[in-house]
Amino acid sequence: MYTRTQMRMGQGMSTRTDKKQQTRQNLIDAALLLLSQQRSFDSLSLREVTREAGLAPNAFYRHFDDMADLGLALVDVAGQTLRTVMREARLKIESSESAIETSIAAFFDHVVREPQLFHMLLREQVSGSETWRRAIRTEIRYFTNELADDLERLGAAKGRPVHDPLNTANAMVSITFNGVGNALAASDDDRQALASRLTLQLRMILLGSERIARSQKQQR
Amino acid sequence: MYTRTQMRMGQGMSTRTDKKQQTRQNLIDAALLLLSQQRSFDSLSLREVTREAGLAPNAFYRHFDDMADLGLALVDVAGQTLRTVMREARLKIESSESAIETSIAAFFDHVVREPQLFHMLLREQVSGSETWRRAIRTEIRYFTNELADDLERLGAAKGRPVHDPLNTANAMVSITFNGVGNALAASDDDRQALASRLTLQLRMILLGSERIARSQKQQR
DNA sequence: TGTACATCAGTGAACGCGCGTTCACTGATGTAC
DNA sequence: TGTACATCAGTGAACGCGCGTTCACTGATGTAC
Repeated sequence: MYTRTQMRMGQGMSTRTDKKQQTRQNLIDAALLLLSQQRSFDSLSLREVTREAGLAPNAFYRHFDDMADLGLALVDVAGQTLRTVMREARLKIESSESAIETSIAAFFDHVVREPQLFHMLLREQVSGSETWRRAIRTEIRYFTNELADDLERLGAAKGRPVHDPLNTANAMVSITFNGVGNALAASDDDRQALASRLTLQLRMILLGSERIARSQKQQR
Repeated sequence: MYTRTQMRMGQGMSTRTDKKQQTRQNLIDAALLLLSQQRSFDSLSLREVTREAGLAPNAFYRHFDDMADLGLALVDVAGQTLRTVMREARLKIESSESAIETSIAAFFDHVVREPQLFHMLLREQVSGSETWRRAIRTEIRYFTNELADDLERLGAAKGRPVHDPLNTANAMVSITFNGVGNALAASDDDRQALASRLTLQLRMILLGSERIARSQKQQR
C-alpha cells in the first residue's frame, strides 16, 4: 500500500520535485531574459543568472554542472521553438496559392512577437560554441530539406518545376534568415517594408529557379 | 635652421614616434590575432591584448583610452579591408561576360585567403556593439548600392534590365554573405561545392529579377 | 659639437571587484514503522 | 495516526583568480643652447 505522501508522488504532486523543477525553469528563464538583452551566451556569468533567478550562486549546482550544461538546456528549448515556428510556416505553404507571401508573413509574425529567441539563434550561429552552432545548423538544414520537398511537389503540381530544389530552398532560407536579422534591428515602421522586400526577393529566386529548370528541359 | 634630430623628424624618421606607432600597431595586430581564433571582440580583455602584444597592461593606456577605443581602430581597419575586397570584386563585374561567377569567385578567394577579418565582421554584425553593427551595416549598404548600379547599367546594356536593382543587389549580397559564413566553417573540400552552389543561387536571383522586369513591361 | 634639461613610452606594484567553486550548514519535505 | 530518521534544495561565508585601473618610477629619446 501507499502512504499519503507516496500517493501524492504517484499523482506527480511531490512538492519537493515540483519545486526543484520550477527553480530549474527559473534559471532557464533568467538566462533567456539576459540573452534577450542583446547579450551573448558566453558573456553571461553564473552569478548573474542565479541573481536574476533570485538564488544564491551555489544553488546553481543543484540543477546544472556548469554554464555549458545550462547552455545545452537552452539549445534544446531554442531548437524546439524554432521547429514549431518553422512547421507552422510550412503548413501555410501547403494550403495557399501565393505560398511564399503567406509563409514568410507567418514566420515574420512569430519572430516579431518573440524576438529574443531568434536574436539568440542568429547570434550563437556565428559566435556561439561548437555545440550551439551545430545545433542551429542542424535545425536550419532540417527546415531547408522540408522546404525543398515542398518546392518540388508544388512545382510539379503547378506544372512549373524548380531547378535543384534543395539549392533553391537553401537560397530562400539564407535570404529569410538574413531578413529576420535585419527585421530585429529595424523599427516597427521599417519592418513592413522589409517584409515586402523579402517577399520580392523570394519570388525572384523562385522565378529564376523555374527559369533554369525550363531552359535545362529544352536542352534535353 | 634645424638640429640633426629635427631633420630626422622632418623626414618622418623620429625614433620615438615610430616606435610608438609600431607598438600601437602591435596592439591592433594582437587583437586581430585573438579575434581570428573564434573569439568575439567583447570577450577580449585588455590584459589579454597587452600580453599578446608583449606589453605591460598599463602601457595600453599610452595608445587607447580603453578597449572600446581599440575597437574603433579595428572597425576602421576592417572597413578599409572590406571596401578594398569589394571594390576588386566589383571591377571583375565590369569586364566579364559571366559577371556573377567571376566576381563571386574573386570575393571568395579573398575570404579564403584572409578568413579572420571576415569571420570577425560576420560575428560582430550580429553580436557586436552598436558601433560595430553600424559600421558593418554601412559598408554593406555602400557595396549594395554600387552593385545595384552595376546591375542596372549592365542590364540596360544587354537589353535585359533587372527589376528593382537595389532589391536585387540586396538579395545577392545577403546570399553571398551567408555563403561566406558557411564557407568559413566548411572544410577546404566543401568550399568549392559551396562556391558553385552560391553561383547558381545568384543566377536564380538575376534571372528572376529579369523575369519580373519583363512581366511588368508587358503590363504597361 | 657637447651639455643640461624635458618629454614620455613603457614598467612593476598595488587596489578593489566580480567571478566560479568549495564547504559546512539549515530546515522543510519525504519515508519507515 | 504519530514519531523518529533520512534526504536534499537552498544558504552564507570563504577561497583564489584574472580583471581594469591607479600610481610613482625609469631610462631612452628629443630639445635648447
